[in-house]
Amino acid sequence: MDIYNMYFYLKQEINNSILEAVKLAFEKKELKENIIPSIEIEEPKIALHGDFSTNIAMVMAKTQKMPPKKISEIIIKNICDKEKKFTKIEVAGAGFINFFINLSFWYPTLKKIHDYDIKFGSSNLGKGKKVLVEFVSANPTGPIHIGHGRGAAVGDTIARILSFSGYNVQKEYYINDSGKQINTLGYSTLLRYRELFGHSIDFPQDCYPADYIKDIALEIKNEKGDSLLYGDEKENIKYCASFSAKKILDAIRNDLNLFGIEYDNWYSEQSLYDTNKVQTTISYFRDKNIIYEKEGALWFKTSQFGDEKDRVVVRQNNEPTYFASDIAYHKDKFDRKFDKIINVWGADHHGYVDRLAASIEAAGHNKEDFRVVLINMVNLLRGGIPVAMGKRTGEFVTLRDVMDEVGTDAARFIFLTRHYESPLDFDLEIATKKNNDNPVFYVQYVHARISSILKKASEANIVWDENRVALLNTEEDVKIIKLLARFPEVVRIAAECMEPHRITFYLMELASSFHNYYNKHKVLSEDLTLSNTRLYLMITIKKVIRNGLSLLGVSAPEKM
RNA sequence: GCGCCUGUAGCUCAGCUGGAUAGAGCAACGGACUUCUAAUCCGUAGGUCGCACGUUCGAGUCGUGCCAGGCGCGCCA
Repeated sequence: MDIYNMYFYLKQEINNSILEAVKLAFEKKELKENIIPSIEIEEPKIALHGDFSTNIAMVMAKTQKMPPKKISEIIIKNICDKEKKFTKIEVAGAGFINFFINLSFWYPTLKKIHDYDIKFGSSNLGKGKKVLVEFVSANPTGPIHIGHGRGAAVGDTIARILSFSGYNVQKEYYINDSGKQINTLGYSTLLRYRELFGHSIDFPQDCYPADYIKDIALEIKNEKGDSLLYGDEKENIKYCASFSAKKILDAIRNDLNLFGIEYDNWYSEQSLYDTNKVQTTISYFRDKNIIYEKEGALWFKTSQFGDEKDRVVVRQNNEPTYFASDIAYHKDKFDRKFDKIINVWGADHHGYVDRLAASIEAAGHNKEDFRVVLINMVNLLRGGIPVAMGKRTGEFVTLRDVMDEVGTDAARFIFLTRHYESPLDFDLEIATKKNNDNPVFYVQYVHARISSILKKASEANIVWDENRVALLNTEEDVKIIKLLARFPEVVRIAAECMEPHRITFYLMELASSFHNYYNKHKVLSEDLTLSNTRLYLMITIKKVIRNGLSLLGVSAPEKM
């Protein structure tokens, strides 16, 4: 499956060894029944318990009517280890079998890291399946704020991880450029525009009050003079709406670019109407009796597909709801031949998931191929004190503000330090700190420190050597090599679960091991052979740190 | 009222499909720079995994019921 994943490989190998041992024991009548439960190969938390362990004996105890420890002993006796993979296999605790892997199976990882370089950790797990990741998709009615930033970081990183894992990934932004709010945007702008001509205006509560609307109004004034004071108001609102939306969307695109995000598609909601896809979709479901008429409105039978009740798609006044275009949009995603659809949403939209999933199932698609990742809220703090935010007043902290203050690396990294379902405290003060409080510096510092060693080595004409890896035999060496070997497995699990924070935590652990190593062992020393070999190790650490940071969209600096 | 999420050390959080003695960082205390970057490291201390039952060889993890906090329950988007 994977290009190179020693952990995954060894788990499979151990699994096979055990199955064969059980079979053998059964043939020798040492075990009663040839019933093999689904066994698990685990990685013990404590190094004392070996590299891998299995619980098979505990699971088999009942059917075998034998104490687990005895079963373990029988299995161990029958394990055949031609390749000398194991230095020790032992029974421990309640009946666990612990496997200790020969170091000679870990060392080749270093060469693989060198050879695969920027590809190390990648795999063909996804087998080229087409995946669409839609994220942010904020309404073009104002700049994106810090909450969108978290969704952006998570969505983009999921896309990167899946792409690295052999999926064919496209990133998409859905533009809500249709409907009531966009009209409200236009009206808000027109009011501000009139204000510029000294008209006294009565600014309604549901309009957007923020200053950027005034700026846009001024731009319109500069371009169109006073012409929008006259003529058909509806037309004028429409003009203002599309002008404003375009301006705001440009700003959003710009902010996201600064944040390290490039989309493959920007998909317009209005285009679904312009190309009749909404109408076609409605007729499609009407023909199938999934959309029906009641009380003058059109309803979708979402309740038949797991939603709590049916939902309106076309109102009594003939206006389609937001849901109508969303059904068409998601049908279109599958029509575009995507195998997997991933939506990254704010957790406040979770109530909407069931009905959309229902529409997807109704269209004949597998619910499993549709996944909504719900991102929890961000609490913005400064020195532990909440920063006041309120959409009503228009005073919310934008992503741009945060990037300007803490930088994109820190922002992206911090957004990825929590499971996305957990609320996140984002402290601006900590994000700019340059110590252990701030994990991004802690990890980047590894890259900088190693770069510095390499520079020094190069100046002293010390080169790396890959032929004496057995010299890397201290406790710290072994720990770090195993950790490096784990990287592909971490990526695999992160891809399977779509959980970017696993990469983040892995990097912090690797960084910690490195800093520990650095303080304990001198890389460049009197012992030239050892220096050459340790240099080799340093290069591999540097590459893995870089690959990991790159998955997060965070830079790996040569010096800090 | 119903649904979803969260609850783990003083604080902020990890803990993949149930596994052995529940882990980090910060804060506290005590140490380490004539040394490849001290933006670092080492050590000490710190726990009723919200509560209670249940499932089983075994539960932070699964189930049920409570408690607390957040969010959502429109012919809004």
